[in-house]
Amino acid sequence: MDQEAHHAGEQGSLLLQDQLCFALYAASRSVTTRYRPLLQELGLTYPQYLVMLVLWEEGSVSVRELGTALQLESSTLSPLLKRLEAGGLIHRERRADDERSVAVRLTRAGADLREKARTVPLAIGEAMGLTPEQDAIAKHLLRLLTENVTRG
Amino acid sequence: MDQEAHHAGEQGSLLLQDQLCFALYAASRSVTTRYRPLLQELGLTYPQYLVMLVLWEEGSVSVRELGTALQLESSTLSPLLKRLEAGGLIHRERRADDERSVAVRLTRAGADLREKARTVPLAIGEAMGLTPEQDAIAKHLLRLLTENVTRG
DNA sequence: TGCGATTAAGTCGTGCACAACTAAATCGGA
DNA sequence: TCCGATTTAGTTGTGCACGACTTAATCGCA
Repeated sequence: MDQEAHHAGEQGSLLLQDQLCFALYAASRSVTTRYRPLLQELGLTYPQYLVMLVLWEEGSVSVRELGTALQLESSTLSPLLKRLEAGGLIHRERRADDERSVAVRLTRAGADLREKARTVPLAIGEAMGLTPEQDAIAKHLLRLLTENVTRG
Repeated sequence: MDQEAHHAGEQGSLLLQDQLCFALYAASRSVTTRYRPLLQELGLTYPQYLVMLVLWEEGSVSVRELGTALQLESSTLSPLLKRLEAGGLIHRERRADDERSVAVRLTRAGADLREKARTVPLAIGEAMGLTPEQDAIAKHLLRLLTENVTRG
């Protein structure tokens, strides 16, 4: 299919272009780069946008729940949330019933931002240029891969 | 197929779990996390490993060529290469015929590391747990997506 | 009921990743 | 041949991402 026929040794190949991991890494960065100008208009970075997606969906969640949903450590989320709070989009407070937990909730400005974000997923979907079938297959395989890699 | 049937609005959905971009982002991080302990034995990070793959394949390349192959900016590569050089795996020198370019080449230690790295791709491939067919489909879709997103 | 184990959030240090910029070398047309 | 435009690396500043660690609160069982 491609230029050469080294299919035989592809499994253990050290060639960059044979590596699924590199295709994955390059694709992920290309997508966040594509998001950047769109999200800049909302004053968000890509990981901040993901946090906002969870909050728009769930309303109020703990840092721990955010970490579970996004598969991110608290050491990544804490500074990120601090920046969102400084930007006036979220509010944080210790939970009364369990003071180890911190509840994260949207401010009015954070909730309002949802409307401006509505067009983003379609714009990105269009830029990715996959058919609905390809999109579904890709999601399926990526989730399967993540599941396997994380468990192993 | 999954729990709920919001397939109708999936294209423009703001739900985290509908987003291909999130599946991609999570998968990419899960893979590099899986690589970490393996590469730690070689004294490499994941992006450093990718640079070494190119050098093992090509022998000697300019910073620019590395950037093209890995789709990374010189502002990412320069500090990374400085660390690889400090670790004794590569050497850098200005090209005589074009002093704007810097040639990156392996040291003996860097070339020798290739043998220790041989088992890595298979171990990762196994952890990803995709069939050869699934692996090929995933690579195809990710390259297509990257192509589309980068061009657009 | 008290105290060791667990859990939650956060800090710190290292290393990407990229935009914006700088400096130096090379190119190419008037 | 000369000088403005382009090319190439590299620096700086910001923001992830994660491991290792700290602190404080809660849990659970002897």
